[in-house]
Amino acid sequence: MTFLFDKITNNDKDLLLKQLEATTFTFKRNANILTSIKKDNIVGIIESGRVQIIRNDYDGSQVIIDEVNANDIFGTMISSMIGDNYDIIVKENNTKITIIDYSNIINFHNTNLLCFNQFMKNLLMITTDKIIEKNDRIEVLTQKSTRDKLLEYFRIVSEKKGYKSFELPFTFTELSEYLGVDRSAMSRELKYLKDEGFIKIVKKRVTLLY
Amino acid sequence: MTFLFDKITNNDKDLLLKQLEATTFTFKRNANILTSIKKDNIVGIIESGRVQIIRNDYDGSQVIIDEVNANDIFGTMISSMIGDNYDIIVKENNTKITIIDYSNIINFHNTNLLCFNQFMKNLLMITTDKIIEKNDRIEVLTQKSTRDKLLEYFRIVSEKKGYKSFELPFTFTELSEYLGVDRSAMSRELKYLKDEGFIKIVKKRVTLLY
DNA sequence: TATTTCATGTTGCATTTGCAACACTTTTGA
DNA sequence: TCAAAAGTGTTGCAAATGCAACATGAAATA
Repeated sequence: MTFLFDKITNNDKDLLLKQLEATTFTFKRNANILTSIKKDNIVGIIESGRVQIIRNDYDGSQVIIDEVNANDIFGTMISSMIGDNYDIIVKENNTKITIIDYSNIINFHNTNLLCFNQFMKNLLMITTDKIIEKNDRIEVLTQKSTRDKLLEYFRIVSEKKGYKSFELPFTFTELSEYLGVDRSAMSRELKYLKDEGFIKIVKKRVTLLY
Repeated sequence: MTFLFDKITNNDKDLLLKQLEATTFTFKRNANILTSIKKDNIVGIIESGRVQIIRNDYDGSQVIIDEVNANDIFGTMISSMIGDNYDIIVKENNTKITIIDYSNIINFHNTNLLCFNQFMKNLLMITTDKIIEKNDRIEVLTQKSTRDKLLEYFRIVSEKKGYKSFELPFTFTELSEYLGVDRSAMSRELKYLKDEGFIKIVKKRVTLLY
């Protein structure tokens, strides 16, 4: 995975962050970042901890749009958080986040600071990775049955890890939201898959038996 | 919408394209770009015409991952076309496409060509727009019923256009693929929506009546 | 540590959905 | 211009799914 400051010295990083007017905040679990920060178009760098991008549906239900861990970034512009039906929720205590105003990046104009070029390349690569993740999810979501959604998701995770056995990065409730299916229906389908000998599940560890 | 060469003079554009070793091709309808171009990680700029990014499923079915029109770009890296189950299909005759090797962008190192900075900003903004599109689709796909998928999709298009009435950018067959539902089931649901007075459809023009 | 909140597994039931098959229309390309 | 290919609308039916409700287990927090 690309880190935003790959191939940039600490010195250059500090200079760049200063010029981009970046500020670092520390949040508690369950904090809502967007209500704390009064800017509408930001890039956030998770120094430590974890956050989730949540969309609030009309009917009150919630969908996890994205999950972001330490060293990864999130951005209002890369999660289409137009309007105010989105929340960025901190999932762990002492989550440290550095926040940059997106327009400061787009309007940046110091031709002396050569590392900006590298910064932009890194940002592009990270954004590209996000798209790949989203395409993966679309691939899963376009499967017609819950069974196929599960198997397609397992296939992608398994391929990424390189093993037939892997830990789910979600709770099962979150997994059902990721797949866009009813949790209890998913639970039922998982049981069928186990009974039919396709998979084995122990806690959050899934093993593909085919 | 951002164009890749916004705020870049024609002169600079030509210089940049030359340094990035870009080449322009003309394709016929139904041409498969990836089998014509022998590179695995590219950025394509549609000068004129239209292409579709298609994923071929195991069972032989096809899913439209992305649709790209003139002045827009596509990239193997922004569509997660790993492996060979993806195709980029030209949809119109005389589609002109300029192709840049992605690694030439990432490894670009001419500090004299200042417009590269602007190029990167534009590329970032376009990539960002792609993410927004994908999030929109995820928003639609995570709706549980076909009805809700349709209504959510119509809502997004209508909001984007600013009118309750709009032309579908798809055939109905393609729309069903975009929504990840069976075409005939979608057709049935559309009939119900019409019968219940929620929408009106004439050819490809949809009008929301609420 | 206690208690409250959240996650999980299960099941019955009504409804929705995918699938297959068919006729018909429109578009495409030779 | 005309035949072939692709898109559309419809319907019956079996199977899948969402929903509600509940019991139980695990985790968070005061």
